Amino acid sequence: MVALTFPDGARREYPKGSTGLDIAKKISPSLAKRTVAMALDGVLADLSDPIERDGKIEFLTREDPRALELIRHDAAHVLAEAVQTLWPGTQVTIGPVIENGFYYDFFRNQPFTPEDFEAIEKKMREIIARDKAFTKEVWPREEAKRVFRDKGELFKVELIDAIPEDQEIKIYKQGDWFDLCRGPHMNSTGKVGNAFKLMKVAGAYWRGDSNREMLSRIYGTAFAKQEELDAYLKQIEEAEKRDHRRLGREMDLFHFQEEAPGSVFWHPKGWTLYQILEGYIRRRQAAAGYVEVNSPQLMDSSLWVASGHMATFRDNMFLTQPREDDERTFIVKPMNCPGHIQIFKNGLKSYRDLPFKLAEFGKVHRFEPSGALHGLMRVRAFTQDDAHVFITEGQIAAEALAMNNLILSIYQDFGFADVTIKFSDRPDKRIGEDAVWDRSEAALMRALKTSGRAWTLNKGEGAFYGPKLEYVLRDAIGRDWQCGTVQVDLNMPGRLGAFYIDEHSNKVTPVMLHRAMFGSLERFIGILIEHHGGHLPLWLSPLQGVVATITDDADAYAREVIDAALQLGLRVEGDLRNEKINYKVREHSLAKVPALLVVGRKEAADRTVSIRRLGKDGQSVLALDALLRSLLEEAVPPDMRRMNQAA
RNA sequence: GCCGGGUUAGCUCAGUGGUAGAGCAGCGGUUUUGUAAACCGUUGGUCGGGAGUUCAAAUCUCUCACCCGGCACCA
Repeated sequence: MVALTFPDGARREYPKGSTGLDIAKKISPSLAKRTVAMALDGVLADLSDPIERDGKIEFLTREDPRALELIRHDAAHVLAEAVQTLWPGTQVTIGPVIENGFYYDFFRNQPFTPEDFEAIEKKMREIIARDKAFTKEVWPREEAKRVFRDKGELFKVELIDAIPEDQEIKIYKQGDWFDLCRGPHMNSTGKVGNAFKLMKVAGAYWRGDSNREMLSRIYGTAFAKQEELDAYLKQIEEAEKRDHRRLGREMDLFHFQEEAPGSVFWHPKGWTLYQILEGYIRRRQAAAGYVEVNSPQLMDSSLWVASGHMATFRDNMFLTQPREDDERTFIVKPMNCPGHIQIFKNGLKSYRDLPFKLAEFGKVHRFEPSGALHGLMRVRAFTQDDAHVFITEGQIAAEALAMNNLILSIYQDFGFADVTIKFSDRPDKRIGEDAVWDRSEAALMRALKTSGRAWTLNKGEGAFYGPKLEYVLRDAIGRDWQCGTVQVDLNMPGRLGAFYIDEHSNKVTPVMLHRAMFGSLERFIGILIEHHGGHLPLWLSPLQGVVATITDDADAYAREVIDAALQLGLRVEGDLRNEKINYKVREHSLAKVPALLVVGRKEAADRTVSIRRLGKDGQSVLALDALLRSLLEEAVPPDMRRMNQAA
């Protein structure tokens, strides 16, 4: 017998080997009917699994949040059957559940197009309506390989070969169709329901390897209820309105054009925002003891050969020769570190000079693959809020911790509380001895653990010269973007001949920490725009207010208001056009102007302003002086607000 | 870079082999206006570039560029 504990605390015994379904039936026929899967000690399992040992048992209905991944996984199987029914000869590969749905990768000479979705969805509904039971079988390894090979499913054969010897080869059948799968599944295809939708097609490499076959991937999503699917689709629609590329145009911040793929044309308002951010970082890092420098845009390739960049990233750098008959090749800098090492090397450095903290708003160029470009988020020319800190090995943990704290405090000022930290250790392609990597990884890990922040391991994803911490922010449509980074480098200073004199008059190679906080100014601006949906807080808004007139009788007063605001350092413009106030309100609201200062005959007579704030209906009338003072107060950047309070 | 989908007026988009369209914007007028689109008139296009098929190409084919969605890449 096995003793099972139920969610209500009841404990009952059943014959060993009873299946979940047996037990559910004994409890009540209606439970057996409603339940789609079970959880044993919290782990999802098939209802048909025999229960061999004591533990906690729970029956899941399809409305249970934990059943969602089963609905999606089952939907992936139904999708695969539908596709193979419609296009025999298509090979199936893998079909996992992902964050907001599922996908299935197929191998077929003719890739799918969105026009195929209607037919596929129709076939899926048929399969679901047929409501065949999902049944699990365990096949002998060689038998399984033979069956799939005979069916022409060569990718499945490869998958079976990749399953460790001590694991079973599990097959799930739904009627005549079957698939290799680790499960679990619900008890029948009918449980998938009809709240599913195919979303998009995409190419994807087999096993994520760009040297292998290109598969055709179909993405879909599924929910327990139609209302949930509708809500999800609505949410995607809303997210699209926050897209920084769209808002960038609507707010007149920047544009891109063919002649400069991956490079930004900053318009006046966009460049104002850029400068506000640069100014903010400049204040924060000065307060943290950094000094700002500037290093050359073009440097001889020999420097990049010595640093190791040439060997690793040659195809991703812009090389240039001023004239065809010139023998020197210059490289447009893809990083600032070699330049900063030159500044460190210029003049003899003592251990007393450490930590030596150099910062630069360095504009770097990287020849990113064309398919990687994505608005401001992934560009070929961008500005790093970069810094390199030269220290002794013993100072690594303390300095890395200080960087970590500075970075997190900066994200807080922008309202990003939920930041993911990744620890990336040594990659396959790297420079330097393993013993050196051991030391740098250990020191960085010490700093990370001291910070007390949650983190995840990003195995093998470190830079070629050292391990790194990556700070990841999420955009409006759920995509993650790496922003800040702290990297420990025990390799490059030595390769470029940097040294300091220690207390015993010995030449010692310094350790270098690479640090970025926004990472890329461009990317950070993109994330900020999406995070706020264009409704930037006043201190960041490039245009803080528009003074709009109701009739031209108020023009003179409006000019006075504009001038008074400008004199106080507020960023305002006037709108004295011959248009109705409704028209002006609409236009400036669409352009996300935070404050609309409306003046008509009344305001001119009373020396007041009617202010309407973005996103709010209605307005309030304030005396001009009071209004300007309140806007000015609100526009103070968070770091300066703290400084003012401290002073 | 790879797979798929795109590129038509400043913007959003219609137009499947037979004379390039709409709305908004712009411009010219009228209107002097009270918190999310006043009214009338009107300009504007090598249909992304190049080549081909055809009596005839925005439309079919090839090619290049760029954009979008993924994949791969991301110092």
